[in-house]
Amino acid sequence: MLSQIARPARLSDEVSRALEQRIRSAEYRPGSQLPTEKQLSVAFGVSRAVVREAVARLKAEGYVETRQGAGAYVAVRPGLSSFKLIAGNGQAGDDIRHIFELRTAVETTAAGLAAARHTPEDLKAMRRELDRMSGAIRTAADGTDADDAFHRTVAAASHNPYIRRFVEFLGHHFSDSRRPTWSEAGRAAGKPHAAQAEHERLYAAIARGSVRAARAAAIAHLSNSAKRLGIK
Amino acid sequence: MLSQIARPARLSDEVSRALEQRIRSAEYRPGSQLPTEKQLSVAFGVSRAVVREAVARLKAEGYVETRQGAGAYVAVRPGLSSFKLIAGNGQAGDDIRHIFELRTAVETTAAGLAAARHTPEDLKAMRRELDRMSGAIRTAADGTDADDAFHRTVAAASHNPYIRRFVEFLGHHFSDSRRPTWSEAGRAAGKPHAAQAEHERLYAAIARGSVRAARAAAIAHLSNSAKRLGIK
DNA sequence: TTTGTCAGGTTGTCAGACAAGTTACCCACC
DNA sequence: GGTGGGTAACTTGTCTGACAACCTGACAAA
Repeated sequence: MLSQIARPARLSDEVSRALEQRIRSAEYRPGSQLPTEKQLSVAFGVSRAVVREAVARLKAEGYVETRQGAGAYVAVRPGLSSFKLIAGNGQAGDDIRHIFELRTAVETTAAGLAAARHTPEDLKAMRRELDRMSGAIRTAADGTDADDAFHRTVAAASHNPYIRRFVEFLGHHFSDSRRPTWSEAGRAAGKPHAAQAEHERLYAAIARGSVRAARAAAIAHLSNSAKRLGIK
Repeated sequence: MLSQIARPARLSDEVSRALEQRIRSAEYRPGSQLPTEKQLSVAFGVSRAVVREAVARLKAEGYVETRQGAGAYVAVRPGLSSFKLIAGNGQAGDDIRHIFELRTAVETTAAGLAAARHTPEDLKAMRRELDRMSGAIRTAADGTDADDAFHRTVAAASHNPYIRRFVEFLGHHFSDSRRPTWSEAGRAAGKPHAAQAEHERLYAAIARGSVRAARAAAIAHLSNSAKRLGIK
């Protein structure tokens, strides 16, 4: 197995990264004007087209605003138009645990709201994913997808689009973390079974409309998931 | 007061919006190849430079990936590299209430963690913002900034960078919503006083390290805030 | 079957030009 | 002296054409 060879980054990527860092380090202050495209292209030794693409990227991420004829300005609140998990400075150590805390906060609320607001269709969707997981357990297959989908259906049953979308957003960063439960070693340790039992408890609490029980089941499941992953 | 003049959007904005919509509507499937830059420039009737900027924007937002020589491809999980509050399709009605639910979920957890993990410096920072708000109340000034900052210091005291950043992220979308409390009408109704009392209770609970009380105080404050804003 | 070569297509970068819009200064005018 | 308008310089937005770097598929040679 050879390690990936480092492909030289695109020029516009490097320029945008350099600019973003200068903005984050407050070398370019919020509200102040950036150097002109011509100045930047000379300073970085690249063409104006490259600078323009880099700036376009920063515009998309909310770091920069441009006004034709006037110039490019650092946004008043740089980078707060969108939320990213990876802030570029993270070290792996506490990271997962911290993300798990955030995830627990939102999914617990989602479970409680689901208990209060679920429709028959929501329950049917959850049931479907539970059955898919049971099938995966019986056939010793990978239930990661169904696991993922179950959490999404719970979030959808909260009938709060922001919570649903945020759970989905976090979930996509967790697919890898979920796999150990469904791996061969995980199956040998009976992890899928344990997870499934917790899922069933959560489902039952939501189905009977108990907000308190649903929240408790969600907390229990997430904290046990963390343990199964070796966190904490 | 004149209404805003509709400024014609930049071409690259329109192109990127059109492409983004085609990706979201699954007209361009995840993993499939986009038309070439030349084809797009002909189809939209713009130059290739414009298309390139539009694509650069979509790359930054995680909708598209490009490989030199091969082409541009729709990302496997389009648009999930970052979380945005405004999904483009939102209607105002339930919106605020839903965002408040998400905010309550996270800030309640933040308050609980702050009670468990706060340092003396954290408490000092909270105290400082509380005093600033008291001053604003005495002088009938605007305490929005201090209000905002207090919530941020609580989030910081959770010592969870993701929660802190997410609270900040949500907070910036709330500055406007906080103003009614500190407006003239709000002052006349005694709203700042009520909010301040809730802040003090939250601070006291965190200071004495009671997770349960801190969570309860956070829930009470946020639900009362919602009432003061006329939500629910 | 495998390997080397090549041609065509695609993105990445460059250079120069003009259009559209902003800013600051100067100067005539009141 | 203050005001207003005009103008010139500058900046971003867009266009065009060209070449480099790279990928893919097809084909010929071993």
